[in-house]
Amino acid sequence: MEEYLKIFSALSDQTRLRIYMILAEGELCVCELTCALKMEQSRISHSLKILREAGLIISRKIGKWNFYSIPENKNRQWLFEGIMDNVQILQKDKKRLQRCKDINIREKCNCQIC
Amino acid sequence: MEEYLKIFSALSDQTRLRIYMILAEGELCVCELTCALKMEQSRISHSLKILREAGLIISRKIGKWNFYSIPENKNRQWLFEGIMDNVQILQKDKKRLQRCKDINIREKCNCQIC
DNA sequence: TGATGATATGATAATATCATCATATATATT
DNA sequence: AATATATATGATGATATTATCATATCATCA
Repeated sequence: MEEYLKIFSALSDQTRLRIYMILAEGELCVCELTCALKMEQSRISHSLKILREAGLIISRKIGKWNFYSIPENKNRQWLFEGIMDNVQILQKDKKRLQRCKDINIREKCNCQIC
Repeated sequence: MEEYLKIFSALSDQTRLRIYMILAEGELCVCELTCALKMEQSRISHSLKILREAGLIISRKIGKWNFYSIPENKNRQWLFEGIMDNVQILQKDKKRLQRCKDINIREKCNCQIC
């Protein structure tokens, strides 16, 4: 039961639900998340930890970056059905993410668009 | 977004998740829930309110009983896949519920098996 | 090796949540 | 009308959560 409580608990916070939903777009590093969601880095990191402990996301380290993603086999499709398309703030996150990618923020993390 | 946060938040508590899962067995009144889950009545009532406000359950009043159930059109099947069968405490709740039904607790709510 | 960049973690105050107790409401029964 | 039954609600203390600030870690690069 603890497993499911952790999943629901992890998703019951706006910060973490936004992170989870934006990760549905694909693997991202912390600086991209920080930029896309326009939030403090430590807030993102703390939230990522809780999502990871709930088993909702996984991470891998490459060089100085930590990349986070939703594991293939646990991509709970039902979570995304309907949610993403109907929530305005998620659309905004998505647009900011596109800008992050456009300027290749991954290579120069101290971007000015954040 | 608030809608989804409320849903996840409502299910992130053991008491409420147990109530929601046992309601998957069918419509129940408060005294049956109190008995099946072996909990204080006010705790059940408070929890039911939160589940209802999240839109996860509905209620209808018949005589002095309030019956709660999961609305047909919102029976989120994904929530039940896997959860019920794997969680021991839910199995226990289910068994107690069966006993409640056996003694027809609905008709004489001050039962002694609780 | 010292500096910088990317991320994680610890501490803390403000706020939210939970279980319980006491009480209220609303219906049924006598 | 008084009582009993079924359920809901308000108040409260204990505990948990959240955002933020400060600092630590770890890899890269000059």
